[in-house]
Amino acid sequence: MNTTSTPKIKDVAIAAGVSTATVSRALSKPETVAEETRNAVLDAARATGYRINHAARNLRRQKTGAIVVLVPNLGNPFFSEILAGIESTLANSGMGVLMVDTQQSQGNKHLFTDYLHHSRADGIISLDGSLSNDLIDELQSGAESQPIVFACEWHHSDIFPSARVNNRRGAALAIDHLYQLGHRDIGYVGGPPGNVLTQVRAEGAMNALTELGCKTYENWSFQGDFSLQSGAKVAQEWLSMKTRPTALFCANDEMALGVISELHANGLEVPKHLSVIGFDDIDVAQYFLPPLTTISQPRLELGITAVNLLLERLQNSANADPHEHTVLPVKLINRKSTAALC
Amino acid sequence: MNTTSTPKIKDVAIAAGVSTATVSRALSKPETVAEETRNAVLDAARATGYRINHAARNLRRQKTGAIVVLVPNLGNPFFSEILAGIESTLANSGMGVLMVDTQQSQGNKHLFTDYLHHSRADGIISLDGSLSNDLIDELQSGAESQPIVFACEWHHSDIFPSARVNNRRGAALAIDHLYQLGHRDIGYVGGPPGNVLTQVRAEGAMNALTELGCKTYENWSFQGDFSLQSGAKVAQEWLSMKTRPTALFCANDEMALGVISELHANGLEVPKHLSVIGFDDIDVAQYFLPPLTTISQPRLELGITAVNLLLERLQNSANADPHEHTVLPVKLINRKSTAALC
DNA sequence: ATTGCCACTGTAATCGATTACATCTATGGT
DNA sequence: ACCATAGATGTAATCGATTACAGTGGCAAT
Repeated sequence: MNTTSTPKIKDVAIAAGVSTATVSRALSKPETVAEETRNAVLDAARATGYRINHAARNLRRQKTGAIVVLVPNLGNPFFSEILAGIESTLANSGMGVLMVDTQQSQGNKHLFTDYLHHSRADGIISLDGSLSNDLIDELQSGAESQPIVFACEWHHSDIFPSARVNNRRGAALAIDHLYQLGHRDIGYVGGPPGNVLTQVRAEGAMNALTELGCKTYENWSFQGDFSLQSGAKVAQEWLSMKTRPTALFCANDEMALGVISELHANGLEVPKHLSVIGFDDIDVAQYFLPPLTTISQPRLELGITAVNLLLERLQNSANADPHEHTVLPVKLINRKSTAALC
Repeated sequence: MNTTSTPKIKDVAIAAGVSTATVSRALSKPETVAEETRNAVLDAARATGYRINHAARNLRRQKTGAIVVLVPNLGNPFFSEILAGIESTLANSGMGVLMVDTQQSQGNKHLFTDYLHHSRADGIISLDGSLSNDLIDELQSGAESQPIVFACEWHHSDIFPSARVNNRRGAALAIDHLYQLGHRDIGYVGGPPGNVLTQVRAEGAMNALTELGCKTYENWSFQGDFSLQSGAKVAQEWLSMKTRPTALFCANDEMALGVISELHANGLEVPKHLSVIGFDDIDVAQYFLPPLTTISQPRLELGITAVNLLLERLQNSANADPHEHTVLPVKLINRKSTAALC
């Protein structure tokens, strides 16, 4: 035994009086070695303080035991909770989670694609639906091809498995809720125009509106970027309009909070002067003043489901449905930021 | 060239008409090969679509090109922004970020220590000061020893380098602010009792209070857990007291928001009936109603600094000061949740 | 011409674990 | 008694890149 460096499999083999092959087997396929031998190996491993060298194992096994998670914006609390679901599930199966903030990395394209390459990770979970087509092509094409699943968002082409929520239904729920309260003039606040969620939630909202016979005006569709700040900007726009919607459906909670905050700063109150409903049900929503009415989605489950989809696909790469979408339910949380029109 | 599998360094060597050694050198130490050769190799690498195999490199070089970040709670927006700073800095130096949620993992001790072991990562950044002593011992002791730096929080023993903020000063700033507004009866809301930040901010606050000649009562020191919910619980306690403080200094923003929210739900207003000041300046603080007065700390910089401390220590493991602490400044952000006593 | 040095490139050992294949032993069937 | 078979273990090739060491050729100094 060598005290200056970490023990290797050979040291364990010597200590246990067996070959390295046996040690390896005892450790990773216990059922294939005799019980007596197995115990001797296990004892020796404990005694020497042996820890596996992942680089060596990975090289030999041709896999990494880690997956990368693409996050559009790490600072956003919405994502970090999905991340928590992903991390805990993956940790349970002994896998590592490599994080990449796609906003930061887009500039550094070279490094970025490097991450996604085989030898860094066995697969990808993307919370970002706006990956460039180049990148998607690369991930699909022959040698570079990698298992990838989306969570929450999904790629425009929608050719990859994903865990998501019924966004159209969520939007319809929101609109219905406002309609029931008597609102007929309802605006929509979206995120970046390219974003799938912006689009799908807009569609859901517009469908519901036309079904209910409400008019929709082009300039009642506001454009934000999912940030608090952009919500505040939307509020400014709203304030400067002559004919205004009496209610606003925001594509996420943060923008909704931004709207409410800015309105308040200008002497108006929610829901008295404007009803506001959000989407996501982030933690702070229920503690905000007024508590935010919103559409909740099960963030933890989204993360967990995405991991399971990916693991499934890693195990039997052959017979996995390539277009599997798991759609989780959505729920209206009725709080105090919406009220009957008077 | 083999179309069915990813190209290896040998394929590039053949394509460029040189040896694998030269390819390796051209790629990782360009200055050591002749320009002509280098270009040939680079072209060949491009042509074959070569990507390095990290497992092989890691095995040979005996390092992993990744570091692990220990996060107490991924769901907490405060941490995720520090994480963003860490990720972007590390990505720039081509390193990967392995994330571990310590709350989830503590149960699974075995997996947990496995992560921290050499062959998974070259070093550790911990945002969690409450690592068990066992673990700390293990990380310090001979063969297992790993470079580790703390960010924000730090270990009780304080024997590792860290990037942090002047918490005592932050607390004093908060207390001074309340004092200036006329408050003499000031309470403190801390996080979990074992947490360093809870303790140091309490000390800072208590020192400031006694210096200013304010009385401190045991039961004016409330115990939360940094969550919104715990803030709401503290508000309940406050409501049920006969003699109450007129102002509350909360050890983080979320608890402050929880307090304000719960008070409001009970018909009381901040700052009219109680002044509340927080700590951290999370994004939502300035949009809350009322906008939260708080002590801001530079989260992104904390992350960046921690990475730099770690990288420094990875490069010259010998002559690095083992107890280096970088202390960043803190700032009072005066908004609307505190007001003069009337 | 000889020597020494420098710049460059190639050969082959190496990192540590896994696993295909070979070997050996014991067991049961005939 | 003999063979087939299964179970247990050992031997050695293997994963792919890096790098110590050993050339090789060219040029300048002597």
